[in-house]
Amino acid sequence: MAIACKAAFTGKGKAIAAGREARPLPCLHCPVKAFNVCKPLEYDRQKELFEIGVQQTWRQRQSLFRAGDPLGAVFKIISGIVAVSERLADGRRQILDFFLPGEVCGFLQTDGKYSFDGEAITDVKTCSFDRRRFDSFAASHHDVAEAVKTALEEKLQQVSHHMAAVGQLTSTERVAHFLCKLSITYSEHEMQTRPLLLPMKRTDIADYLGLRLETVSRAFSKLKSRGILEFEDDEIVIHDPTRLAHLSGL
Amino acid sequence: MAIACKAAFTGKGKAIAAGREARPLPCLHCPVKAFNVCKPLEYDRQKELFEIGVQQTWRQRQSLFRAGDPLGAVFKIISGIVAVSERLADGRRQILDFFLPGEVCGFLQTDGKYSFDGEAITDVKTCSFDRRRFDSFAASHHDVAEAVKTALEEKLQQVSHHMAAVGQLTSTERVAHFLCKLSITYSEHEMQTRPLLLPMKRTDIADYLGLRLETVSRAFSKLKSRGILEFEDDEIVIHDPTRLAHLSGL
DNA sequence: CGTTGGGTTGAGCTTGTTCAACCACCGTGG
DNA sequence: CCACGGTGGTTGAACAAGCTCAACCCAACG
Repeated sequence: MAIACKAAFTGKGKAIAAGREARPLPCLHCPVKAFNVCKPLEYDRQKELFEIGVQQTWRQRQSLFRAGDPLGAVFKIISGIVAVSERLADGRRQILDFFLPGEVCGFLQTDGKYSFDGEAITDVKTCSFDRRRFDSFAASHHDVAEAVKTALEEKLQQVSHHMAAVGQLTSTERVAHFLCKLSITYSEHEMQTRPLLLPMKRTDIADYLGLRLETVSRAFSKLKSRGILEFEDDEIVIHDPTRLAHLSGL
Repeated sequence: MAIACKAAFTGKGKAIAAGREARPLPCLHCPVKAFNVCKPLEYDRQKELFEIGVQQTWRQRQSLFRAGDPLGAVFKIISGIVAVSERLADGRRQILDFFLPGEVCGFLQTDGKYSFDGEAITDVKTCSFDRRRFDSFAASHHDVAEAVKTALEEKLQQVSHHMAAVGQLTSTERVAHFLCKLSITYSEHEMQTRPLLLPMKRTDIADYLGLRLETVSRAFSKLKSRGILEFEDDEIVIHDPTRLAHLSGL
């Protein structure tokens, strides 16, 4: 499973069915989640849902949607990671959330336009839904509507917690916090956590944490020098999860 | 109307009906909003809703709910302001949002407990709902469920924008941004904006913006010295809204 | 009239930013 | 095959933004 998940990230490798059937559905390669992280839908309902969407692929750094663009699809991620961000006029960028396989992004709108930017951090596969059809599907299926609502609540909560981190923690605490959270999120998505895959670049992490990439790099070095973690290519081995968690103010 | 709203904040003064009838409903004193900021419910539905709640009053600095407490009511604010915040183990506090009259707070949960702290910034009146009854009311009334969903989306969006501010703006920009947003929010709630009432203390603003109260104070002084704004008791006169907006990165 | 709470301001310090150099890796084209 | 440039990452030195600590002011209140 862990290997399958790494494949889902990089976009390479063969898809593996994780459901109750041999024949995989578009979004069942890796974590089987309904809308976002929570409340998995029944397999059959999930199947119905995918039948109203189309599959799309995106290259790393490609934009799925831009803030201000007239509304298009909502995207359920099959593999890869999408960063949803807000960009200021002068170019400063705040990444609000990383969306993992199984989650849906691109649903927030302000009078008919996308509210935020969505960019592929890795190569990405999506199941893309016409917004109207998605909404009416949700409206006519109570369990889907429920899943959507729960997902919204979860997201609101996640973003809130993240804001506390950005607003209150020091740079090293923020990086530690980021790694802890990432590890937790991975395990919720039934993905490998040891070693921990770090698919995003330093810039992305910095823009997510409200820091400069140099500061993030220094924080990593500091954690490394304290023997808390170690690097292996684009993966991280966390030697001392307890100390890491303690550092992150949790 | 403006005066009525100021009364709604301070908790003093007489309630004024703003609806289609003379006899005011609990939450109709000031801004007539359904769940949060958006999608006002029809008057009759609103009335039904209030009949399943009870009215409560809270003194300034009193806690409505605490993170980790077993779940109790959800609170629709009639008058006053509630700050919802997250507190770290060492006492650091991040205020996530200020809830104004008409909005509902205390709905986010993590396995049966409140997720965040809710504290009365001013004296507060609420219409408090038993969570189960509120949910089942929403479940059986499609318009209410719709309002709840829209409100969740709006909140998610608000918090996201705020995170971009906290993560990317400088101290002065943050304070300017805060004032701009506050002014906009007030006008959405049909409350007076000139002069702008500032019911929260410097500490609260600081904890909201991820700054120290001294830094907030200095930012105010800087804006004042540049002739952009001026103080009058606990109110602010904004002389140059354009420059303020420009400073806030909007 | 002293106390308390909220706000402002100053001086020095800490943290994180800026700017720059440098390295490792990788794919490309001569 | 190697030279080359481009990307992503690390590290250092100087600087600036914001924090800490402290003094001080003012209004409200017992």
